[in-house]
Amino acid sequence: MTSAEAAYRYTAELAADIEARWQDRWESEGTFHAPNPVGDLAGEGRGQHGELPTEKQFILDMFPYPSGAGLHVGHPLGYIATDVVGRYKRMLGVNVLHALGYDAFGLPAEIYAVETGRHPRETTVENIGTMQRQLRRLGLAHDDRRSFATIDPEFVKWTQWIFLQIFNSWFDPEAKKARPISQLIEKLGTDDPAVIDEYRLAYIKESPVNWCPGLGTVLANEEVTAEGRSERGNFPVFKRNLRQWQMRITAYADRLLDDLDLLDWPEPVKLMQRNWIGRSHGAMVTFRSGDHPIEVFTTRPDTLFGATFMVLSPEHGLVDVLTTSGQTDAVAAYCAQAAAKSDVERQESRDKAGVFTGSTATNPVNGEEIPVYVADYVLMGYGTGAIMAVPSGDQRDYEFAQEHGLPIVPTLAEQEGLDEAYTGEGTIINSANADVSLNGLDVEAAKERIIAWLESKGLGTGTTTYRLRDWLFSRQRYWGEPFPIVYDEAGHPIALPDSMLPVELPEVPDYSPRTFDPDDAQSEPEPPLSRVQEWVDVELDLGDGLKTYRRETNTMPNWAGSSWYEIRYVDPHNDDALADPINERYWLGPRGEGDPGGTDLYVGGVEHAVLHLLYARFWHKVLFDLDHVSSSEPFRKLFNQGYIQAYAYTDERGAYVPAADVVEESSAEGGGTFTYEGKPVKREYGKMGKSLKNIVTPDEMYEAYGADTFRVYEMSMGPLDVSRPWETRAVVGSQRFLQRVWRLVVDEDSGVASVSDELASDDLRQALHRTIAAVRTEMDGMRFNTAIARLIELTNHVTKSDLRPREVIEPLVLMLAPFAPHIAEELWSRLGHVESLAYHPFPTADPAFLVEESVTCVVQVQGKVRARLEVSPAISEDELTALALAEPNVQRALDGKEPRRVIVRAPKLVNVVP
RNA sequence: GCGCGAGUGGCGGAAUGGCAGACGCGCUGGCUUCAGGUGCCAGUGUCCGCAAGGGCGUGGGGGUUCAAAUCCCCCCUCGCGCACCA
Repeated sequence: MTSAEAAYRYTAELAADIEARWQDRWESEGTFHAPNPVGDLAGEGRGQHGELPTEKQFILDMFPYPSGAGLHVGHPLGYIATDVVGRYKRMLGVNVLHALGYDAFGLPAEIYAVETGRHPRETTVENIGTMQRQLRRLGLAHDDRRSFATIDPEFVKWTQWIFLQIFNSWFDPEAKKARPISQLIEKLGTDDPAVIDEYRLAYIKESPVNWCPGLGTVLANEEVTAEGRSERGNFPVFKRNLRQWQMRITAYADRLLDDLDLLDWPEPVKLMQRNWIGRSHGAMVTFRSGDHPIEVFTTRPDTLFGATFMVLSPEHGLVDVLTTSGQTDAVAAYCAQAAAKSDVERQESRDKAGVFTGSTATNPVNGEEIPVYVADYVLMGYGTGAIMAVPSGDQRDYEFAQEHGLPIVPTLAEQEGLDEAYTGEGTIINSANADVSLNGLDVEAAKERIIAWLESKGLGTGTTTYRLRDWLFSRQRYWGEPFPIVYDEAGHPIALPDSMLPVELPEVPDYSPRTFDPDDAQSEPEPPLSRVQEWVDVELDLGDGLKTYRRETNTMPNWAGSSWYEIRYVDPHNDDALADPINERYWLGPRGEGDPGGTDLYVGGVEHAVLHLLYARFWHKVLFDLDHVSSSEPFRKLFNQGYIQAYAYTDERGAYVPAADVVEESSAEGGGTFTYEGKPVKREYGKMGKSLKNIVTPDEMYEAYGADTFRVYEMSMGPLDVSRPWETRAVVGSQRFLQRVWRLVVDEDSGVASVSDELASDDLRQALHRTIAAVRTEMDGMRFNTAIARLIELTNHVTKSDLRPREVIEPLVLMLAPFAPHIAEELWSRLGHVESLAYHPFPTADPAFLVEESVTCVVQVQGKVRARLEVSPAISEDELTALALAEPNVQRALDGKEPRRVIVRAPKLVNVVP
């Protein structure tokens, strides 16, 4: 800075000073403390005058995972957006709950710890500290009393408590809800664990699971990519039969699916959950091959008369039984070949290979003997692993029939003469036996009739299948919540009493997982905790004297904490319950008929569509069934923010060069070329990342512009739900805007703040009130980019007017506050206000100033604009028509012709049709 | 392959049937400054024209309408999701 620079210009240095002062003041005054109805946070709010506002908003961010990598400018986008919403709502008189916790258990933290040779607790706590410092600098209006980390013992206690609630529940199919296991014991009249354990919502079972030797742990289906690899680390995953903990999420499939209709969520996310749950209605039908029943599932029982062969998956249990002696070698060879293929290879080769077993089966509807094949296009993991093949109504079956020369029988009139399968609507043909006829019916009616017939004959039942599988819940890792479970000498799992919670992780010399050659499918999982013998073996009195028990050595997946954390914000220090029911009902409870309750806003990326968002809904529903929460859904409204993307540059060797040092050589007509150290480089577009050398950090932005400018820039870049490129050089526009606002109030040379108390001009007043009305609309729709544009327009308007009326400046400052809270508070205080503006009412548009004295009327000829008229808003249609036709430009365009028609939309538009 | 979403100046974007390009970046010119720029002012879709004014213009083609970036049909491109789900 030199002497030529005004001493009180709004520079990065001045912004930093203002921002630090206001952040300290908000913290010391507890400005953003939200009062609870009851408990330790009751009545602690500011500006609430002892009474809770009736309106409340629980605003939630997907809480961060404190990795060691540090933040880049993309991370705060969602946090800024929710902060803007929260600050705006607060100014509307709403009690706003907004806080941020940390999701701190899990693989990445553990991997980082192993890499740095330090204990995960140590590195995690350190990373949380770093992240808190970086985020504090943003000036987020969080209630910091409500912050927590999922690794806090007080939080772990309740995570484990919820696990026990789930463990001690069963799903009552009649009530379609979870009930305490004690009610099952009553109902069944036995407490035999061998019987009872089969019903638990959390249970141990030997089943085919995803074993990832490279990570040394098993994984949930949701954590395995379509390529059959681990989402974390991209290691191969193998199906292995292992004894693991599972959660009976499938019991909730219908409610998880149906209740999506109650949620204000983006349609793509709902669709992804629907697809993941994958409900299909149809029928289970029994075919017979000699003495052997073959169960198949079909969504099209109406096509049963067109079933001309059957196909078993190579893994199907009946393959060996049905293979006749002559076919043994061929079938064995085919199955061996199929087994050697990975899931990916199977998907890639979509040919319709397969072999005949030598056996036939009887089609139950017409008694025909049809051949049974083995082919790997039938998957063991869906339905029963066996299908009835209807080539006329299924493209895969059609291709198989062509390949193997099998008959094709149409069951719909529309299928006749086609050389491919037809799956649409139509009229049934060829479908009758002595007992029942479907002919002439449409597809839906035929389904109903044939299911009724099958059921009456005991040949099948109408049924529903799901793609969703139970949730694999145990991990062979150290850095997770221990299970509050011990085993007795018989090996039965026993829940620890609530009084023994939390079960804390033992301090161990070696917390690293036992990992293996990523391709070693035969390796065995080995939980790190199993190595701590003195922790595993434990003497306890669980009601029948002191006995020795063995602790569960698996830990919970990192999804555990995030499956219920939203509840904890409402009552974070409660030691007697997850949350006091009164606090829970106030913040999360339903608002009436058809409202499931939940947070009022949940902002985060779309990547958790079927992971976290499904698990959290499941846990919440169990807690709802057991009367621990009044809301049946955790997140009433979901908003997916877009991502901030960036350009990266590679030199001629393909190596990344620092993006910040790349120079654009702009050619005359855009599409410039890019050089680094004088040499041309290639540009690509994508994520920010260390290895791409294109990271821009919030700290750099604070340093160069200040937090308010950074906030305004991120909110003005474009719509929140769309991804867009970061452009550091454009940030200056937001700074210029704030500087102009600053100058409206503060003299840059003297530092003196002054505004005029004289009344504003009508022109300015109209501009102000139109801006207020527009900004409110845009804010309500979370269209922050256009809200900011309106504020800039008003600022430029006032700047040009040479007037500085308080009447206009103060509302402008208030409207700016959600976006740039520090500069707004500073100006507000310099305008003579003592109180923070955080709870000052948001400006209201006066309708009197929204009425315009004149409006611009567009005059079109044949839809093309030929003239503009300044007219009174109350002008009559006739008068307007006359004025429009009198316009010389209109006359010229008409070229002497009489108008055939004149469309008038007074007072805005006249369209003359020649 | 199926499903969903998007395509507008040199760039980010605005307008959801009624003035295309609000607002910002960049660029051009000017002011201030010894100088520099993170300051200020003005201009900036494109073509023709001295101007007045006019032609063209929202991925391409067709349609509906007095009027289409916006609604409908076909096609192209990009992004996302699912992917032999019976």
